[in-house]
Amino acid sequence: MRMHNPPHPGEIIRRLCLDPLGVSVTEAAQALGISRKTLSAILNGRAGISPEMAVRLSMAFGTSAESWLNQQTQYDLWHAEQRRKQLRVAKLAV
Amino acid sequence: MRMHNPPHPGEIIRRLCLDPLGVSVTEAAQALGISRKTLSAILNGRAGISPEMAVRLSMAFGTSAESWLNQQTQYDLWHAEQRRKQLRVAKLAV
DNA sequence: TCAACTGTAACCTACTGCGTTACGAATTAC
DNA sequence: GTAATTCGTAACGCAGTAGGTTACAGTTGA
Repeated sequence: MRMHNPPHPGEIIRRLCLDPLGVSVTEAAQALGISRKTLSAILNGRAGISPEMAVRLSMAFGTSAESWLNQQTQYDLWHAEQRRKQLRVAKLAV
Repeated sequence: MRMHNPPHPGEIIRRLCLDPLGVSVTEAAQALGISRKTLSAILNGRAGISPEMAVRLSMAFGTSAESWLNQQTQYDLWHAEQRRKQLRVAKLAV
């Protein structure tokens, strides 16, 4: 289990994509073909990256969709792991 | 992009976990602490593996939650990639 | 001052995860 | 043959999330 809370992928999008290109949230949303509200929610960690959104990001920024989706997976997993001890599950295998 | 449609994770659960251990769907669902219906839906590809479910699987079968979630991610991504051409997205970077 | 950008609230639709209950079909045990 | 078990799944409800539009308030820069 990872030690530290990983940043949500929206933070990465802003730091590694929007900021370096000097692109505004409004412009980026238009390019991605989504509403400004939806992008804002992602950037501020109030929404996750869906598989379709990962493909959109890869098209706009020339990255791999897989990397975006994996970041979301790692983020989601970390939070699920935080509740591991509250799950009552019986071991079926060694 | 992957060439062939990856199997849904439920198929893997059945082949690599349930079958080898000779565990019934009913028993496995009880061990996982979920309803038989929910496990059946996963096994037959009508539901995905949620982050919490990935942790449950790791607890019951002694595997890593990450591997289960990654399988789901790959599966979801493949289907999203199939619709890549239908997305109208403008390139923002080279 | 005015325009643009940003975050976000309100409201809507659609989908998904998960639960319970109940049914029919198939299998196994006696 | 009959009873019990297993399995898939339909029907229903609840909760959460992704996404859209519209609208408003705060900030910043020309």
